[in-house]
Amino acid sequence: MKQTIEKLLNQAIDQLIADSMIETKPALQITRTKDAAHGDFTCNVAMMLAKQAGKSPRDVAQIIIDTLDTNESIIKIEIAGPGFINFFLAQENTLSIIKNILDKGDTFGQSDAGKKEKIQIEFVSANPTGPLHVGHGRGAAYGATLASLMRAVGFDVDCEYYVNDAGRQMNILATSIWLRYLQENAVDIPFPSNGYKSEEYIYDIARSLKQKYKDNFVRTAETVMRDIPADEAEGGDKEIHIDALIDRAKSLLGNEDYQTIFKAGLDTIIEDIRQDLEEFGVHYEHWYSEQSLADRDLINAAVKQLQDAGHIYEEKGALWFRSTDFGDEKDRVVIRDNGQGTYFASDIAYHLDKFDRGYNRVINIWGADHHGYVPRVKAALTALGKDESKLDILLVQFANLYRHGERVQMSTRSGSFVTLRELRKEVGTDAARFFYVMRKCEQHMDFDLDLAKSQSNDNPVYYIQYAHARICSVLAQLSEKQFNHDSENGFRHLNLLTEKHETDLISKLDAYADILHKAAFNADPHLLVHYLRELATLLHSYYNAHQFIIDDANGRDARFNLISATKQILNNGLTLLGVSAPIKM
RNA sequence: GCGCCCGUAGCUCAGCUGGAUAGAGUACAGGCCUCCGAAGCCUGUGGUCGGUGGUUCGAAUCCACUCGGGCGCACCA
Repeated sequence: MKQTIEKLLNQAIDQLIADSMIETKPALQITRTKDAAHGDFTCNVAMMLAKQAGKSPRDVAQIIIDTLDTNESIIKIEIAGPGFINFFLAQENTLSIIKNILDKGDTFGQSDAGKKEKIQIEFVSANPTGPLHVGHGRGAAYGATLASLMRAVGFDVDCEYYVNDAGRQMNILATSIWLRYLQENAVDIPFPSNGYKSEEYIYDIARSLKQKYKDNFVRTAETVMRDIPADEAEGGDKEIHIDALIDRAKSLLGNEDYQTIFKAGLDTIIEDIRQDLEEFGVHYEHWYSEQSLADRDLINAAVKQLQDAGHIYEEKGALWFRSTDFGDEKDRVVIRDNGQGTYFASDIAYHLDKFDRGYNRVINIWGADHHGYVPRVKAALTALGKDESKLDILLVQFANLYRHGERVQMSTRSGSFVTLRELRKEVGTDAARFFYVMRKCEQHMDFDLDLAKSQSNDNPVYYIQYAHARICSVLAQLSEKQFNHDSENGFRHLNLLTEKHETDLISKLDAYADILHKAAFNADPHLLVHYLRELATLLHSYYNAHQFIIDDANGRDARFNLISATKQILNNGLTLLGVSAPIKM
């Protein structure tokens, strides 16, 4: 319908140009009206043309209307306000949406606008050093929802988790596990202040190692601690202390045993994260190992490629990438003076590989604290001859946690954090998924745990689910009262749906596909959330104002078609958000 | 100091590729169940859209400056 209006307007404006009243044609903006009193669609073109036409906007609007061809679907055209041209459509036009929804069912709203373009979305990618906490939950919910939305509009989406299984943190983890293992084997040994100290899962992993490998990895406290620099608690440096312990663990255990412990930690935690996310309705096509980049020599290859292109120089024993040539604020080290690659070097190789794997577009969802990292990754891709505009880095702001009115500090290392699993258990997966995508991603979010837990019934998710359950309930009542729902008869009598509540609901249903499209293309799941809330509101109001189970079969069937269509849209929308659409609650 | 994000109703937030009287939830005040689920509905109170200047027929929306708040500026990951 929008296309029809656009076509008509274009013809009219071409005519005005032919009449040399105006010279240039502006981009037409035809939008759905917010207020039904303004008709169904509106266009502001008259105001845009007023100046070059040398007439008032309303006069221009009148000329355009006079020039417009007639169309049987348009029953009225009005000039309103400063010069809006409002289009009123024939009722049959909007009523057709009901049949359309019921015919298409679960697939209603879907489109092929994405043209099967191959997209990768990488998100969460938290270090595998512990369970996910609530901060990761926002990225998880946002990424998974975005993937659903994009698939619904026809993109071919893969979700990926980048597993940071290389680097110092992982060594600290492995060493922490080993030390707890020693303690489990009655070795009296101090625990580093900088290690994974109070985490329960470290003990669990240590205990299962003991069960499986008995005392194979036991060394005396003396051997372990000999000549180790003092920890912070004894006036030393905690970083030097723990690095020395890592080296000691490697040398005393030998590579194979050290790797056994390392792997035990990594695998246990990754499996825990994977399961946690699955339960949260977040599924990945790929779990991509950082270590595998080194194993396949891709990091060196990437650095070499940069080097060959002349973007690398040596200084103070390290290799630097001249990222300032590509807009970064300073150059970055890729190979340290000790010969080891930096995390950034891995990331260059990783992103290069994403493109080499054939994705047309790559989306990274990062925590906002990584925003300073964006220019250097884009710089590297440009330097490597890739089109950096095909990499979208979406920054998700933090969800600040509040408990008893106070900010909860979240740190894996300090051991005081709320896990995603705990949150799911307390507020439920539906509410958690919904809550996280209610706000647009660049909005800072305050997450009051007490409110989420104690008043979870106030969560808007229940309001929407209730609308769905309510319709299901009415449908059930219908058969209990020995009525049938004859939808064909309903379609024949949709013109009985003339109440304000009904026309409002119908035009809201009509807007669903547009909202879905916009939410997917703008990466704004919250648009869908707000839409569903508005739809639920209209349904609840309608329910309170009118009876659905009425004696007049024609009106009854028509109303049941309408609420069935509403139920379908509620279901489709909630499903995309990863939230259930319950029949009963 | 430099950079990114955010300042809209008491609180939590929509609206931001410029459009018609700035919206919702919550809180507060009142009303609605012999009738399909009251986890609901209806009515009302509540705003210098942080501030100043600019662009425009038109600015919460764009631009500049400015004041608040958050985050980041490693040979850590």
